[in-house]
Amino acid sequence: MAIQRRPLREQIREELLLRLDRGDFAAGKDLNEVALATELGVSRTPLREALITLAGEGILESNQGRGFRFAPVSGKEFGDLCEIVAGLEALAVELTAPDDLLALAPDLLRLAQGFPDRIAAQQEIEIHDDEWHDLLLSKCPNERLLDLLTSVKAGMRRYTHLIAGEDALLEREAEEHCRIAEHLAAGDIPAATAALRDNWVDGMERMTSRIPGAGADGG
Amino acid sequence: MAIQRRPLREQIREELLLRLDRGDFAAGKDLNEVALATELGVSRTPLREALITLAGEGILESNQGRGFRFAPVSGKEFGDLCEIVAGLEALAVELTAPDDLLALAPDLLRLAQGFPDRIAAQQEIEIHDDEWHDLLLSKCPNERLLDLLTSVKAGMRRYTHLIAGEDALLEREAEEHCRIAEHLAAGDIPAATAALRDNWVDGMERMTSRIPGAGADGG
DNA sequence: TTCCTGTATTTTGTATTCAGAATTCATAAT
DNA sequence: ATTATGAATTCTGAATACAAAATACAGGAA
Repeated sequence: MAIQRRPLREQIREELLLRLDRGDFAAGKDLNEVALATELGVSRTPLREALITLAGEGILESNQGRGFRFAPVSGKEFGDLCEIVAGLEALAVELTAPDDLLALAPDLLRLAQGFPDRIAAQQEIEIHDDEWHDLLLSKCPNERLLDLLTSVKAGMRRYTHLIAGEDALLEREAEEHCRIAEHLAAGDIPAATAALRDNWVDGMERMTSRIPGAGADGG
Repeated sequence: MAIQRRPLREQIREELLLRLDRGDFAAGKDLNEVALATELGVSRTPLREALITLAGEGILESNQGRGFRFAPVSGKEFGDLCEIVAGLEALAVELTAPDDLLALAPDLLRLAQGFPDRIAAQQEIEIHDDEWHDLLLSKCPNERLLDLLTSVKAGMRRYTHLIAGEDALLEREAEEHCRIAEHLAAGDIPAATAALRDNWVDGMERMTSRIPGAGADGG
C-alpha cells in the first residue's frame, strides 16, 4: 500500500474543482468559508490556502473584506482564455518532436473517431475531449508549459459546461479532432497547429452565443 | 491621501519578489517561516499565504513537511520558460490591433535606441528592458494573457540576473528591440513576431551557457 | 572510528482565537 | 412611504496555539 501524505490544501483544491465541475457553486456569489470548511471537515486555514491558490489561477476572485467567489462568467473572458489555450496548445505541438507526433497520430485518430455516443453523459464527453487533448500534448518536453495549460484549462471548465449536450457542436468537435490527427499522420505540423487553433476559435464562437451577456463583460 | 487597504499577503508577495530580485535568497535553500515573518513584522499566516501564491506561480516549490524554497535554477527550466514567454508575447502582439502597433512603433524604437549606458546599474537595465516589453504589450486587449505573462516573467527574473552586466549581450538585446520596432513601423507584424521569438530564443542561448548545470536539470 | 538508534529540538501543517470590516436589520426622521 | 442612521450580527483577515513530522544530536554498539 502506497501511503500518501499530501497537504490538505491540495486535496481541498481538487475537491473544489470537482464541485465546480458538478456545478455546485453559483458563480458570482460569495462563498462562506466557515460553512464550506465545516462541510469539508477541515479548518478554515487549509481551506483558505486552497482558495488563495485557486484565486491565483484565475478561477476565483477575491475582494478585500468580502472573501472569495467564483468569477462570474463573461464572454470576453472566455474568449481571452480560448485565445490563450489555442496559442499554448499550438506551441506545445510545435515543441514536440515530429517523430513523437507521427507516432501519436493513429491513437489520436482512433480516439477522435470513437467519440462517445451522443446519449452519453455530459461529463463523460468532456472527459473524452480532455483525454484527446492530453494525448496530443503527452510528448511535449516543456513541463512548465503543460502545467500552465492544465491551470488555464481548469479555469475554462465552468464555461464548457454551458455547451455540452448539443449534438451538432459535438459532432463538429469530433470532426475537427480527426482532421488535426490526419494532418499529424501526414507529417504536416503547420497544418495541424493551424487546425488546432481553429478548433479553439470555433469552440469560442460556439460558446459565446450561449453565454449570458456574451461579448460584453458578462456579469 | 489615498488610503490603501490591501491584503497583507499581496504586500508580502511583492516584498518577497523584490528581495528575490535583490538576490537576498539562496536558491535551493529552505526558508524559515518564523524568521521571515518576524523580519517582515507579520505573522506566519499571511506570509504562508504569500508563499503558497508564489508556489502556484512556479517561483517557489513546496515539499510536504519541509516547507518552501526558491526553486533551484536549471537550464532546462529556463529554456522552458523562454519558450513560453516567446509564445505568449508573440500571441499578444498578434492579438493587438495593427493600428495600435503602428502607433506604438516610434516609441518602441526610441526606447530601444535609448538603451541605458553600460555603466548603469544592473537593476536599471533590467527595468528598462521590462519597460520596453510592457510598452509593446500595452495595447493587447487580452487581459488574462497579460496577467499570465506577468506571472511567468516573475518566475524568470532570478535567471535574468545571471546575464546582466555583459556588454556584448546587452548591445545585442537593444539591437534586436530596434529591429522588432522597425518591423512594426513597417506594418510587417509576422516579421515582428518572428523577431520577437528570436529575441527570446537568443536570450535563452545567451543564458544557458552561464547557468550552473546548464542543459541538464541544474540542481 | 563509524554507523546505527533513540531522543531532543526545530519547523512545518493545521486548528483555534481574536479583531475589525462589511452586511443586515431595526428604528427614527423627513 | 421612503430614506437615513445606528446597533447587532456575520464574516473575513490576521495572530496565536497546538500537534505532528522532520531534522539534529548524543550515546552506544560493532
